[in-house]
Amino acid sequence: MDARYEPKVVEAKWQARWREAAAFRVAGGQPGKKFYCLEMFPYPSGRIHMGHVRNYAIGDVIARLRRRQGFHVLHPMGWDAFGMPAENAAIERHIHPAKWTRTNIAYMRAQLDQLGLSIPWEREVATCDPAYYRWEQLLFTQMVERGIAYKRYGEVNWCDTCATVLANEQVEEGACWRCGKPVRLKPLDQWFLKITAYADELLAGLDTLDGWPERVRTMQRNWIGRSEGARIRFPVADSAAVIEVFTTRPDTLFGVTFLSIAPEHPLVEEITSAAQRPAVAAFRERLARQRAEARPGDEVEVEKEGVFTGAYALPPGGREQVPIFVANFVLMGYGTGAVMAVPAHDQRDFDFARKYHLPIRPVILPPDPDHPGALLPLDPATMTAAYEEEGVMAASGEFDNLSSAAGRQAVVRWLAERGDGRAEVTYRLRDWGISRQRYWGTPIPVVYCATCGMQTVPAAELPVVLPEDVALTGAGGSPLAACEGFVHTLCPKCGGPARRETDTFDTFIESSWYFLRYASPDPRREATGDALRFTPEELARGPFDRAAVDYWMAVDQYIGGIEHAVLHLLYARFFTKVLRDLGHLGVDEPFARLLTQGMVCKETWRCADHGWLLPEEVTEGRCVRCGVSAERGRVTKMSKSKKNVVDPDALIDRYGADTARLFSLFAAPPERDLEWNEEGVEGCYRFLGRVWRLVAQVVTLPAATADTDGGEAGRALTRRLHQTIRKVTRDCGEEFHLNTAIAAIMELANAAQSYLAGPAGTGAVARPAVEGIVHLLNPFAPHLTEELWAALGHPAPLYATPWPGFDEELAKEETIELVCQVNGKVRSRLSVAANAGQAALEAAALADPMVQKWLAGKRPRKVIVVPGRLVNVVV
RNA sequence: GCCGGGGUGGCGAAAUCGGUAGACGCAAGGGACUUAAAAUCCCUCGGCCGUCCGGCCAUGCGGGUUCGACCCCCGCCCCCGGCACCA
Repeated sequence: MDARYEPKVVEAKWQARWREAAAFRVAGGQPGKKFYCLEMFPYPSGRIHMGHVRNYAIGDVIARLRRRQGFHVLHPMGWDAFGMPAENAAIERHIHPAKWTRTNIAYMRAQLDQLGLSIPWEREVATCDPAYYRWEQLLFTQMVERGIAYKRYGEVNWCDTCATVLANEQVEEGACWRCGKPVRLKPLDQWFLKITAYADELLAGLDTLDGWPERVRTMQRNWIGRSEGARIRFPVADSAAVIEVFTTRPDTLFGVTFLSIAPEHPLVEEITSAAQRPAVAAFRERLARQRAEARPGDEVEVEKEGVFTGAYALPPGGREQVPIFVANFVLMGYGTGAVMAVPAHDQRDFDFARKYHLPIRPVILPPDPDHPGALLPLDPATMTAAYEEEGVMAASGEFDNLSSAAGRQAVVRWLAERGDGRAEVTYRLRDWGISRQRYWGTPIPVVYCATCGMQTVPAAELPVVLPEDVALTGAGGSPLAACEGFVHTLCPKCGGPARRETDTFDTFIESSWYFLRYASPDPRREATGDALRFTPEELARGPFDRAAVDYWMAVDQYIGGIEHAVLHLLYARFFTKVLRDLGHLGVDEPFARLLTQGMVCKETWRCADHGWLLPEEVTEGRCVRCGVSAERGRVTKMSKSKKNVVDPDALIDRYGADTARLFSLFAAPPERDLEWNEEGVEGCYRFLGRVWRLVAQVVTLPAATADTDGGEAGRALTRRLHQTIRKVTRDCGEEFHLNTAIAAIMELANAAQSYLAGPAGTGAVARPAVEGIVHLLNPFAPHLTEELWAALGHPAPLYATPWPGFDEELAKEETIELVCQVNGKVRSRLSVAANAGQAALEAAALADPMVQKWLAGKRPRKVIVVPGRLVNVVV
């Protein structure tokens, strides 16, 4: 073998071998254990970035390990290929989105191959293929039939920059998740998916997802925002109008002293008195103006304000009427857009009541902490804050003395009997708006006929293929609307002239089911033109081969960024449940375990005059252009704008993929942020070189001769080998402590190196140890280890060789270091036999001179013995 | 404000059914090899005191429980992320 480690040569060689051997091809349905390992598929932006490297390195280690542990492993890859950047490239550089996307995919696929990922490429998916989205269109028509997809006119989130609608999940702090520009509301006729129909199941399912990080589950719970309460009717005095409110605290009903309604509430016009009309109109106009001018990130903590409508509401139970206010803090988009105000028990209502001198009426009394069973009085005149906790009802007529919990039920029952209200559950979650006024996406398969109205495109006429010859100007509006040949069509029902829907799907739809397509590839995924029309057999079978999907699903390990905690991960869960209910698959949840990997970060440099600086623009802490000292910025996520990115191509060119993989797994645990630093990469490269030389040395040693155990040093190395196999196998098991697994392999390599440098080093012991290193390192550095495995004389490739086992007996320590404490402080350490009994440990510790010294003749009061660990003598 | 995660050497990090704090790596210092450099190899490396043996301090801060606390409990501070007038 070569004396020097040349990653370029080695990596090219093994990548070619794997390709020729179709090494990672996998069939479904075989007996035995299956493992579906999936990383979130990339958007084909042009080049991979370090975040991809880390994501796919983590997944590849898991896939390679599981494969060698005897699982049938599915570890596929594809492309989230529809989206805006392709369209923007078309507008700016006059490249067709399809061509731009295809070129990017080809380049990025080569990059992923260079990383040595163990991917069965024959299952590759590109969501912009009509063969992919034709099924999506068919599924959509099935959803329309079931009422899961529907069209509705209403206010939707609109991003001017992206010239399209956004779903609620895609608005972050009032700004577009993609471009960061402010989002405004715009009334439009749009398609929605009824995700709210699955709100309870999506919520309950979170409790079953033990393999998910708690924070992702919490984020989804918060997003769904389920709250139980009651809907209560408040008739308006001297009017036919009825204001309905939602409250989670029906037990405070008798403390209502006014109502607050949202400025946009549809009943505002109707109930406002003539005298108050100008004031209400002025208030609403001022608010509308303020909201239009508000920038994202503006302080939302505005003061509570309101205006009296001149109208009064009649609370249930014939109590005196209460005034109705229009208030700035009431949201039209939540509950009913109106709230019953209980200032004694809600801080917002309290603030409002104090400001406008409205009465405060305590109806829930707090328990007295000093006298169990007793209650504390609340005095409206002296209260400084609302009492929002639970307590005991008072001043509530027949409900007095009930606890809050019992009172809630009793009041709701009472309301329901009288027809004044009922129990209700509301959600923060809204239905998913899926229409997008963009070109590069899946056409929504619907036509509009003047005679027959809206029609979904029948299966026999699918797919509706995205036309290629469309002028992309960026002028706004759906580009497809300007494509006459596309728009004009015939009604599938009456055959008369009709117009096609010109919006396309939100691209989050494609990523909501791609993992199912991997599990059951479309046999005609290469087809084009008329060959794409559904055959009767295909329609009978449905989108998937049920056996294949049932075999592989659910994904055993999903890996990706935390940024999709609510977006993609919620949509995919929803889609899975819908497809299950449509009869296409049998699982309830798509992803059994989820690993959210941390970001790849790097230090930044900044010059007062020249802004962000590249590393090479800084020498000795100074900006190379102006010579003025540059400021070391924070360590932040790699981004082009901050000039702190590392290009994977350059990295691989210099160190090789194995080093790139190793460092991105070694520098931090997978779920935590990783700080990139060049010296650390060097360290990993040096380590791989050391392993190379270790093998080079071992292959020159005479083959194992006698059955020697190598004496003391040899047994120690063998012990370390078995301990390391045990540790690496465990660390890479369920929790994926890949960084400590690598550290353990490094320790074994250090031990092997020391052993070989020592006087007694023999091949008989060193060789198995070094082979062990090659074995254990294989998932992390697949190319290097294949080369070394071959050099060690093994003809069969390592990727197909079973993962090594370990011998508990050989892993056992002969002696341990016994820590001797006096009064809890370490005073001595002794080497004792590992199997020594408690009495022997105690005797050894007490006999130790240092222990004797610290005892200073005093009699031990107590001796604590922890077998295998320590003895603590207490005086 | 609420929820989640975190705070350990010069740096990235280890170690949590409570039992040797700092594995592994980086940086730094010293040495070997070399005409020299690179590469490689060896040694030192939390702070303070001490001649070695050793001692004291140290896991964000302050208390507590315990023979013993990075770990458990109580009260705080700071950082990161998510949500945020959700009735």
